[in-house]
Amino acid sequence: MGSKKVDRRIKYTKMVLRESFINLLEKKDISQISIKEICEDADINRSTFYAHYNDQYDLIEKIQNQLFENIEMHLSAFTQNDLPIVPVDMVEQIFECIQENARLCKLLLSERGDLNFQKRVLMLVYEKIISDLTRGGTISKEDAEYIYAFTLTGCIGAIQKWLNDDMNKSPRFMAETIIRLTTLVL
Amino acid sequence: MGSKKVDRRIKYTKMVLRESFINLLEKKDISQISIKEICEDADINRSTFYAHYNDQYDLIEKIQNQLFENIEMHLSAFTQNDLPIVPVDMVEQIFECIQENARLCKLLLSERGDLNFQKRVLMLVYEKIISDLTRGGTISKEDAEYIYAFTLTGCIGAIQKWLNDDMNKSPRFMAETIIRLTTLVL
DNA sequence: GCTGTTTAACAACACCGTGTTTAATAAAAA
DNA sequence: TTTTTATTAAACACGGTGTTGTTAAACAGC
Repeated sequence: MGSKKVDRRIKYTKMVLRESFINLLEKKDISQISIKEICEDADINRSTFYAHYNDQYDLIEKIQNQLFENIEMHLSAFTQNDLPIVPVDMVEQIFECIQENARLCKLLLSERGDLNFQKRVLMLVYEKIISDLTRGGTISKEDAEYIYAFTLTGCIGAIQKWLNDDMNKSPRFMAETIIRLTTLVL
Repeated sequence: MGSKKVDRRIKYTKMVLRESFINLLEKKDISQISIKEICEDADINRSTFYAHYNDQYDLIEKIQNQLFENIEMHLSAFTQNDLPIVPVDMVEQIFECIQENARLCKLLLSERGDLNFQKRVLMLVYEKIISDLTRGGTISKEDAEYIYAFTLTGCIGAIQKWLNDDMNKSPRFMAETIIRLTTLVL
């Protein structure tokens, strides 16, 4: 099952490269991090880096892939027992996965984060939560702060969609929609 | 009023640099765009670029500043007549401003977009809409698509906040909060 | 409009990171 | 042990970077 045929040297190289890269990402933007810098920090030859990755962006993508594979594994193990899937539990699972990879997730989602990662998280959330929640129901209590976070980025999502649709709705319609959704939540 | 003391050469230089840069941004990611490339496209000496900007990221920030100043001007002109501010109208104004700068906004908010810009739009939306909407009320009709866009990015906002708060709430609480907000809107 | 002064744009320069290739070495796998 | 293969060091051409002093154009005063 587990492909244990991976050379130990490769394991080590990838490990230290990822570690050094993540350390650097906590200090500065990815665009300011040179491959030379990563290799020096990891004490790995630059040629070896190129044997595994094309550049920093390829490396960060591989790291993201690994993270998502990890999360998918957790979730599939959760849904494998044929019990009825309780949405709340499923979401809880996702948050637990995020918590387990807190350092990396925080890095990829924060200010200097990665828009590509945001999109992938968005897709994950969509697949695992939203699509299974086609039922209505009143949600009860909350911390006001989280509703704000929810509402704020929700507005941005609507604006993005509006632009992607080449603004085939009027500003008026959009304004009303945004106001509606906002007040609905608050 | 207008500071017309700006050298015509500077005006031209900045204009063509911004134009070339935006053209390139429509083709590839900012990280793949070299300063040399921008200058060749604009037919401007590289040294001249450095006289005005530090790098590509400085340039995009200046472009964003200009955009936001533009939007702020529109909005202040809108609120200057001491009529009561109708939130819907205000939001409509914002969307009209976005529409006027559609090309640039779409660029900065799309896949290859800028997280920094997202944050600034978020702040603008917060200041102009959310903070003025501390009243409740049922919002009526809608296009389902926009609610989805709103909900999806809203979840991401909650996750980001959760990570920024060092996850001082339990995964369970977060799961319940997300579910609550989601079903509330749907 | 013509002047001298200011300053923006320019060309040339040294520097550094990149990506690739070579042969040599060391370590893992069979 | 033998075979296979990953890592390494060194060298390479290439291209983008950021700064230098020089040239040319816009500005202010008359």
